[in-house]
Amino acid sequence: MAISKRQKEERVLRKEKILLGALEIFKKHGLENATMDEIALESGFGTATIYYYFHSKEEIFCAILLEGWENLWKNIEPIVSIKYDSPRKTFIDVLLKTSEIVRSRPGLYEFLFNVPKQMSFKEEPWKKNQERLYRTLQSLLKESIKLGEFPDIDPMILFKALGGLFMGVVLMGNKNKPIAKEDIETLLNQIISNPVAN
Amino acid sequence: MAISKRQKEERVLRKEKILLGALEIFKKHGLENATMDEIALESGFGTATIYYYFHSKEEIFCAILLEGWENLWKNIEPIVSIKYDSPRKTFIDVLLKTSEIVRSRPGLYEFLFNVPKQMSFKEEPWKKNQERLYRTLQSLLKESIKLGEFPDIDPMILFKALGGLFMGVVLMGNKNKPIAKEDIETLLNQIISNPVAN
DNA sequence: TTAGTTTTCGAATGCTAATTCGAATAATAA
DNA sequence: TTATTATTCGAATTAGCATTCGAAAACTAA
Repeated sequence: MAISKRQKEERVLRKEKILLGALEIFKKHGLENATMDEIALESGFGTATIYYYFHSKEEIFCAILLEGWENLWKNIEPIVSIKYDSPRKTFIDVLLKTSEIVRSRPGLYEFLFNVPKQMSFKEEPWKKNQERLYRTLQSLLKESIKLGEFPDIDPMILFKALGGLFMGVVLMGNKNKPIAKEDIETLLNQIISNPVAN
Repeated sequence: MAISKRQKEERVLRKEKILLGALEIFKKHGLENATMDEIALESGFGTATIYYYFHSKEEIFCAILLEGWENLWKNIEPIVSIKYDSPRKTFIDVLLKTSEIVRSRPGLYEFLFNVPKQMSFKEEPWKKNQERLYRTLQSLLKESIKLGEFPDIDPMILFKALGGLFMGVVLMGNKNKPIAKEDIETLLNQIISNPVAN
């Protein structure tokens, strides 16, 4: 017979539980050094059971990335679609929203943003959302510069720079005290949101 | 008999050749996915020969890191030891010098700066130089802030932010056109070297 | 030339961990 | 209850690779 609704839901729940456990292990050991045994133990299933829900370790990894980028984009999209008068304002709003999302899921985005480039598998679907976000930010930046709201630097360079800046601010090591929202706003305001008048 | 000078030199040369080949492979595949066979092939030796010169893959990896950080510190040290009137100037000089070094060894520092934290082995000697550099920058920053040369933000946060900024600017993907020194200076000047007067 | 030493490397060896097997066990529907 | 299907998992199986072996080649010094 067809699988009942409850069954379907439970399956989803179990998959999520596995993903959660896997994230812990991946954060601790990275993709290569995380073992399926560890993931199984952490998430409370037998090793083989993991394979009942996912085809491979890589699939688990990609599922985590996909969910994360999707969630991020889902939250950013509405901000972008509203047309403000100033692309700079939109840009800043996106960054602030992003930092909010990042802080709402401690550990996840530190991980996402640091996935090394080499391991990028072929054309995984999670890249779609990542690229969408990047493209959006880049075009906002480009417009902003055109309007003189940001210093007139090659947009790509500025993009990288601000990206780096943002990472630095938001993704502090877990060691130190968590950053308050105000810290981020202060920094953004002081350093990037005010066009430098030389 | 004792080993001749030439022999010693050749050994050093061969080790360097291996390190060079290994870096290529590490850049392409990362530590875990790089195989000794690949490294051997790339550097032009037989697999077992690699072990004549190094004890393990990890040792090769660490040797690359060590050399890189040593080289960087060797170049930075003199700048730091000169006492300028302004710590901010010193700070900027250090960044500029660093970007020069980085660009002088394409590929190496992109790699060094992105070595994931997890894989940090116990207390490897390369960390000494890394920490030395970080500590130096941090204290320069602290002094600068005290003098009002940088916005008054928690120095640690500002440090992370500037670190991220720097990475973003200097370590562009190899895809795009290389950044000219002027680009970096422009950016540094516009964004970080002028204290924001609100 | 020769005895010793250094260097080289292809072919084992052995270990680790991903993945698969096959047999339970639980849940569902009739 | 019983047949069917869904789920679970410990125990193989297997593949990939780091590392070691052991023998050869090249070099050195006498």
